[in-house]
Amino acid sequence: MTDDDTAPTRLTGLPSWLLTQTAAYAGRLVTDGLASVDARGYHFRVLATLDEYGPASQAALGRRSGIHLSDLVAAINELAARGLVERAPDLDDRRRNVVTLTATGRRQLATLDEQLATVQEQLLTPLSAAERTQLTTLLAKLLAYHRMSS
Amino acid sequence: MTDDDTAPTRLTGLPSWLLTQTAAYAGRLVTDGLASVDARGYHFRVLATLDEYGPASQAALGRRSGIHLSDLVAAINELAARGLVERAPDLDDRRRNVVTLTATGRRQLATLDEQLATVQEQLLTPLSAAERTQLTTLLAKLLAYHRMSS
DNA sequence: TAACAATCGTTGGTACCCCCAACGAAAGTC
DNA sequence: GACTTTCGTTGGGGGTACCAACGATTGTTA
Repeated sequence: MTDDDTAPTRLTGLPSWLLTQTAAYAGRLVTDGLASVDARGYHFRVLATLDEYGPASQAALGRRSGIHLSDLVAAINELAARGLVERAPDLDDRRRNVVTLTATGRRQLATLDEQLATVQEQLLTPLSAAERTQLTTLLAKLLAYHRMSS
Repeated sequence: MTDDDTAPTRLTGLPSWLLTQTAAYAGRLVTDGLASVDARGYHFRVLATLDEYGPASQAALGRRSGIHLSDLVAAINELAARGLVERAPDLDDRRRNVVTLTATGRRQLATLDEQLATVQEQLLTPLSAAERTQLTTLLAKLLAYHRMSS
C-alpha cells in the first residue's frame, strides 16, 4: 500500500508552496505565543504601529499597519476593552477617531516583544546566523517588490 | 501629519512577519491564478498527490497532501462534481473510498501546473536565479525541521 | 453658496486555510 | 465476543484578508 505520509514533489518544488507552508508554521508559533499572553497578530501590529508613529486616526493606522479598515474596528475594540488603547473623537476632524497607546498598552507591547523574540528563535532554530540574514534579506526583497506593484 | 503608509520597523525586522507577509502575497497570486481556472489550493494539492501516488483512500490522501480529513471531504466533493476525480467504495475495505484521478482531472492538473509556473515567475521576479535557489533551500530547511518536530 | 466628490468609521458578509470534537460504520486485536 | 482502531462525514471555530454598502463629515469646485 506504500502508505508514506510525505508530500508530493509537485508541491515541494514550488517556491509558493514552501513559502505558504513555512508561513503556516510561523503563523502557528506566533498565534500560540501571542495567545499565551491574551493577544493576536492584529493586536501586536496595532500596538507596534502606535508606538512607532504615535497617536493616529484609524485610517492612518490601517495604512501603516496593513490592516484592513473593517478588521481594524474589531481589533481596536478588543484593545480598548483591555485598556491598552484609547479611542477618542478627533476634535479637528469630526469624522475621525484618535487612537492612543496607553501606559498599560506600552507595557503589554514589551511583553509581546519578548514573546515574539522567543518565537523567532523557535522558528529559525535550524538556520545559522548567516543563513538567517540571508533569508530575511531575500524576503525583504520580495516584499519590497510586491508592495511597490500593488 | 506625516501620513506615510510604510510599515513600522518593529514589524519589518521580524522574520516571522516577513514570512507571513510574503506568504500572503504568494497566496494571493496562487489563489487568483487558480481561481482563473476554477480551482483553489486544495484542489491542486489533491490532484497532484493523486497523480504522484496513484489512487488512494481519503485518509492516505490527507496524510500525503497535508490536508485535514474534514476539509478533504469538501475538496473531493468539488473535484468529483467537476469530473476531475472519482470516488468509489473500496471493495476490500468497506470503510474506505478509493479516489481516482480521471483523464479530465489529469488534463486539468496540467493546466494548473502552467498557471502555477506563471505564478512562481511573478512571485520571484525580483530575485536572480542564484537567489531563488538560496531561498528555496532555506525554506526547505525550515520546513523539514518543523515537519519533524510536530 | 450649492452640488459634487472624497474620506472616515462601521457593519455585515465572503473566502481560504487550518484545526478540533463527535459520530456511525467497518476493520483489526485480544 | 468485547475492545480498540481506522475511516468517512458533519458541524463548528479561529485567524487573516478582502469587498460592498452606509451615514456622517469634510473637501473641492463649478
